[in-house]
Amino acid sequence: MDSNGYLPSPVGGVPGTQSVSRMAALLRVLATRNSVGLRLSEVVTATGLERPTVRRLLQGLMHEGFVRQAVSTRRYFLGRALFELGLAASPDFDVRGICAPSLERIAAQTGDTAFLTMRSAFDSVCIDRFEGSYPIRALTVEIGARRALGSTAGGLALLAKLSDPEVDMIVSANAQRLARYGSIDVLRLRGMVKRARTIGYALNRNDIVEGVSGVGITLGEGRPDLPDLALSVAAISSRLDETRQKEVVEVMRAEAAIIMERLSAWHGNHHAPAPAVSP
Amino acid sequence: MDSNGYLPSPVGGVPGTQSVSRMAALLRVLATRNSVGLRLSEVVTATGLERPTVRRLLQGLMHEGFVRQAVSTRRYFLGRALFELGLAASPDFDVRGICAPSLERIAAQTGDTAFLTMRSAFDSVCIDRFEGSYPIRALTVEIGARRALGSTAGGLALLAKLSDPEVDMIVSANAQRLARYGSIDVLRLRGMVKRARTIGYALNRNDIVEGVSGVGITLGEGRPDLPDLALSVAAISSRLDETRQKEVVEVMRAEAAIIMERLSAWHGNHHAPAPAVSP
DNA sequence: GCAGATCGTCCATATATTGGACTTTTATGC
DNA sequence: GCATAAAAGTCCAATATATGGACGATCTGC
Repeated sequence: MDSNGYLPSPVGGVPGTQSVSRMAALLRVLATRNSVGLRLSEVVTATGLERPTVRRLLQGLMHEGFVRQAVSTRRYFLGRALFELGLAASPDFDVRGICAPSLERIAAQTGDTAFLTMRSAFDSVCIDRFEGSYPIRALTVEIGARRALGSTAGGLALLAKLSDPEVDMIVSANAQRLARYGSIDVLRLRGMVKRARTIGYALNRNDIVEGVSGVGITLGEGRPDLPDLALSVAAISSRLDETRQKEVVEVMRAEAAIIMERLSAWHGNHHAPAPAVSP
Repeated sequence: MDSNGYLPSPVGGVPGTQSVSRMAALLRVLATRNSVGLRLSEVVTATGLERPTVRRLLQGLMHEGFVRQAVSTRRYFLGRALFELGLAASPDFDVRGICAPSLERIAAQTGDTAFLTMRSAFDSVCIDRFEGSYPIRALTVEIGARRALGSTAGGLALLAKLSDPEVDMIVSANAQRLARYGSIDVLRLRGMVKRARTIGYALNRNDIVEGVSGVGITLGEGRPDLPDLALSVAAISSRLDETRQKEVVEVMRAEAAIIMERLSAWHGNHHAPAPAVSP
């Protein structure tokens, strides 16, 4: 059966389509590490599906341009068709464009890598990233990469803002995936959420990757019309002692205010009015 | 059965997955007019599938976040999950970011709307768009929108660069879709391809939308490592007589050269300062 | 050049998808 | 405002489609 936290219940959930949910699970898995790609066996274990099934679905997805396979390494990657569809599916207000200047300034002022992160169900997704000038860079998360919510500084900030029942639900749903990250487990993550709430910003110190730390804050308080967003900065741990954490957080807070201003000034020009949607 | 040019052969084609190809067809159809969305019946006729089938697939896709439905109008739209996957699937060199300044200048200098278009199999996809200052705007194609190759100025430029057998194959494969655009048919499109080759740039004058004209050129000659790209400008027909066509084409040619230079200078690392997108 | 792992393929089985027919809701005409 | 038409949504028996165990091919590391 299913050995993993990724696959939505094929039966019992939404009446509809086993294949659609499987296909979506495959694409989400590929999105976790698209720069290096995934081997078939990795996709198999990550989804808990049978190998022939994964292979057949990937073939179909490749035929549609949703997936590519590198001929030499046989690794699988997301395909150009998704880039194209993504253009059409872009949110009507251009979050990425609006935040980009701020992100760039954060990277410039801190010298470290700045991230913009969005919540997507139980995951966080890296929307954009700017690198600072400091020669040693912490680049753990690439643009478009999905992670279990809480396993990055930005994701942790997003998680900490949710209600306790929600946190419990998400964290336990992600338990198996978190376990695979190694150094992080459910209990520890709950502690990190608590700490974030206490100190006012999300912090991880070597919690996910040894030697790498990060701080994050959420964006858009009191704007339920916006998706859940977060800013964060990652650096080697020696560059993020408590004093500097606070400095970096201040930089981010200042930019967050600027972003919120730009967002309100964004009077959704052309493009039809955004439709009210059902989940 | 299938009454349409969109659906890839379910049997006889790639062994694999009927559902994957159907799902892909649905998403492509939604991408044609994502700003207004599509009604269920429109999706049904556009795909040639049965209504319950479409409905069930759309439900599955909605559950995965690939599709949204507006509660009031019941129209279907592409969902945020595709935006997220699109981020991860973005080409490693950031075509859009590289071309954005040029596109902006073209729009500024001509006063009309400038487009960046990419070929995707038998379709063209609008990658980016900048609006000029002229008060009457021709905004037929939105970002992410798919069209049959040749039915926009940019798409026509891309089509004209292909070999004759390829043109024949693509045009006839798109016959039914083209018919639905009304004023354009296979014969006429072949004529437009011929004209584009003769005059050195793609031109349509009221060919697709009455009162709207456009000119386009391809990008990246002799760079088989790049995807097929085109620049184009659309305006009301009164603003595009032969003299002005040539002027506009010259502006585009100059920017095309700049873009090619920036592309060669692109050393795959951090991404260029993001385009200040919203026009 | 061999061993172990990974990748790809085949095909009988049965399960998830299919789509015709029916019901409900929304849009249109008078 | 009511009647009528069209679109959206639902149901379920039939079966075509996906499934996955087992086998063969191919790659990788030593």
